[in-house]
Order: sequence, then C-alpha cells, then structure tokens
Amino acid sequence: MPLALVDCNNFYVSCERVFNPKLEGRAVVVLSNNDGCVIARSSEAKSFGVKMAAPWFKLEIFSKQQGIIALSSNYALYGDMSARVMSTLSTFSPKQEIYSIDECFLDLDGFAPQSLASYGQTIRQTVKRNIGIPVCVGIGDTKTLAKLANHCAKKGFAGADGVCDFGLLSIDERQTIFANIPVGDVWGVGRRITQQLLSMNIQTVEDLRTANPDIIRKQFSIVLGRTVQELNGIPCIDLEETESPRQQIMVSRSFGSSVTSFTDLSESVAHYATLAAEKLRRDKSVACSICVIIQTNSHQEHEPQYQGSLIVPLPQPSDSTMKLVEAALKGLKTIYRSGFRYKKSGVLLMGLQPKSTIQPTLFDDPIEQDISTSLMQVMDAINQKMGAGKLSIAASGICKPWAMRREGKSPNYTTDWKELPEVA
DNA sequence: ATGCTCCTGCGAA
DNA sequence: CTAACGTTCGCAGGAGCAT
Repeated sequence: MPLALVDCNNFYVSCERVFNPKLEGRAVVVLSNNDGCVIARSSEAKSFGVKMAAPWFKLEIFSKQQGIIALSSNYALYGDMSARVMSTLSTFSPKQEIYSIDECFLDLDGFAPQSLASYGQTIRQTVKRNIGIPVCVGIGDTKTLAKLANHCAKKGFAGADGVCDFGLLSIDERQTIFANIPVGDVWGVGRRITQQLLSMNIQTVEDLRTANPDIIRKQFSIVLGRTVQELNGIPCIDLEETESPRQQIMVSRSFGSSVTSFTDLSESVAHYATLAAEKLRRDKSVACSICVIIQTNSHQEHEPQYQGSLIVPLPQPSDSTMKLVEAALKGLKTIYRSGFRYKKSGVLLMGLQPKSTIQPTLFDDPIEQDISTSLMQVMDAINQKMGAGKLSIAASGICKPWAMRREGKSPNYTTDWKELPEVA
C-alpha cells in the first residue's frame, strides 16, 4: 500500500552546486531558455523573495545588487545527473516510476510500516553521498498523499527532517496538518481550479478531502474527483513502471531576438524539425503529420500580433529529417505573413506510431526508403560522436541569428570532456 | 446512440 | 552594448461530423 515520492531539492541549482561548491550557501537561480524566467531557486534566493517563473529582466538589477547568482539552464548536465539519481533510487524498491526529471515514486508495499521513516532517511543519505544531490521523501497510501507528504517534508511540517510519513500520524494530527495547507498545494489543483474552489469556500486540503466527491466530479472533472478519493487514501492513480511511448513530439523555442525575414524563420523551422526527427528516431517511431507554428511576441501589446499554425499530413508515415523538414517548410510558406516581428516558432510531430508496425504501401519505393534510413543512421551516428549539430542539412542555415541567449551556462561537466575546466 | 477527429483548457515540472 | 516574459507532455471534454 504505501508509496514514497522522492523529490530533489531545487534540482537544477543542486546540480550546479555539485560541480561548483562556491555556489553553496549563496542565493542562486537558474533561468529558462533565452535567460527568460527563473525556473529554479536556492533556498537563499527564495528568502530574497524571488518568485518562480519571474521574468529575469525585471529582477536583474535587484539581483545584482543583492549578489544573487543567475545561471543559464544546462539541460545536458541536469539530464545526466537525473539518470544517476534515478539509478540510485531504483535500488530502494523493485517498483519505480520516474515521474519527472527530479522526482520518482517508489512502491514500499511489504516494507515494515514502522521503519519507513528511517528507510526514507537512508534514501536521503545515500543519494546525497553517492550523487551529491539533496532530496526529500514523502510517504503515503496514494500518489496524491505521497506528493502531499513530500510537500510537508520540504516545509519541515510536524518536525519532519526531510522525510514525512503520513502513516505515522493519528487521524487528528493528519486533519490538523491538512487544515493548515492551502488547497492549491495539492497535486492536480492549479491556479484556475484553486480560484473556483475558493469561491465555493473550499480553502484547505482538509476542506477538499471532506468535500462531496459527486459534486466535485460534476462541477469540475473526473480527475479532481479522483484527487478527492486519493486524499482519503483510496488509490485511483496507478504506479506506471513502464513508460508508454510518446504520442507527440514538440520542439519550439523563443528567439534570442525577433525575426522578420522568411529565410530566418524557415531556417529555425528546419532546425527544430531536425531536432524533432532525431527524437522521433530515438523513440523508434514514425509520424503521420507535422504541425508548424509561428508566433509574434504577445508581451509586446502595442505591436501587431499574429499566430499561425498548420498541420501538414505526410504522404507516408516517416522518420526522415528530409521529409519532415520538407513538409514543415511547405506549411510555413502557407502561414507566413510578412510585416510581423516573429518571436517564436516550433514544430509538432503528430500521429506517432512504432516504426515496426507500419507496412510499406503500394506507392512506397523500398530502395529509396532504405537509402533514407541508412542516411539518417549515419547522420545520427556522426552527431552522437562529434557533438550535437555537427552535421546538419543546409536548410537550417549557418549563422542562426535567432539562436537563444544563454550567457551564464555552466560547462557540460558530465557529458563532454572538452568542457571540463583545467586543473590548476 | 455511438464513435471518430480536431481543438481548447488545464495542470505539471 | 542592445533588448528583454519557458518548454514539453498528457488528459478531459466539447464541437463537429459520419454512421
């Protein structure tokens, strides 16, 4: 019955600190792509009042005055560190669900109930010792309760020292805690639903737990009804050990600066289609259609706004960079309007299916198919060996004036020998 | 009624 | 120095259409 949710503390900041101990004890934030918003904060940065998702350009002056350190995001580093953490955590249970880059569920069914909290401490110490990343552990009878327990562990509720096991609490203790947590802190309750719940005078976790499930289902959704059940210890959301194949692949970015020419825009689209195709082949899937998306900057309200998108069906399901880029650019020609300052473009691969299931149609040219597959394999192998983007197609352009800003990125310590700093 | 596809809203990290 | 506000994914549910 019991489940643990293990969540890394300030994960991106913690990753940076492993390789740069001078960041320890300092206020540190990690910024999103384009150095746009804050996406991770050390506890010191939080106490300065820096909010999640805050636009960096509004904070920059204040932050420099206060000595807050800002780093661009380094996903190669975080992805690699995540794999190490997950591997260590997998040794603590036969059943693990990796839920996101920095958290996983562990099935603790059959473990001695009284010793779960100390088991949680062992998990924390082991991950800290082996990988250098601090984590918190929440334990409860459902995923929603485990998430909530983790929240309590992080906040230090009920004397929690990085671990919180709801199984140790009496009914009264649990009710007291739930009555002091705002309903918006529950997994699955976001901003909109919080507002609606408040208008019904459901303010705390305890209010939601004791709400009438039928009314919740009717007024909101099946999903929120399940949340209420889970808060009451009735499991509705299963542990998923094997991840199911993705249904879509999205690659989109905001530009470092606005783009007006069709050429620049088409180069960005070709580039993103290339990245999407690489993901697709890694998944061993094929796509049936590709959607192209272009947008102006919606934050610049006085500027003319335009958002265009178009789904382009592929003649046959494909994983070929050439075919996908060709289709994407065809779509772009249709939706492009001159006279706008574009801020973002992207592609979305849709109708994904395993490559193994598709069968050649009457119109396929099997020889061309084979050549295309071999070419893609060679390109992927070269880019794997020499570094991403070393070999690309001409349509992606060379100088990339739209490339994103990343002024404070740390080295790829764990995935690229060339980026390791010299030892003094 | 039933079952699709397409599209939007919402939440999460 | 400029200008400057993220990305990717799944699910639910309604609209529109065909059967």
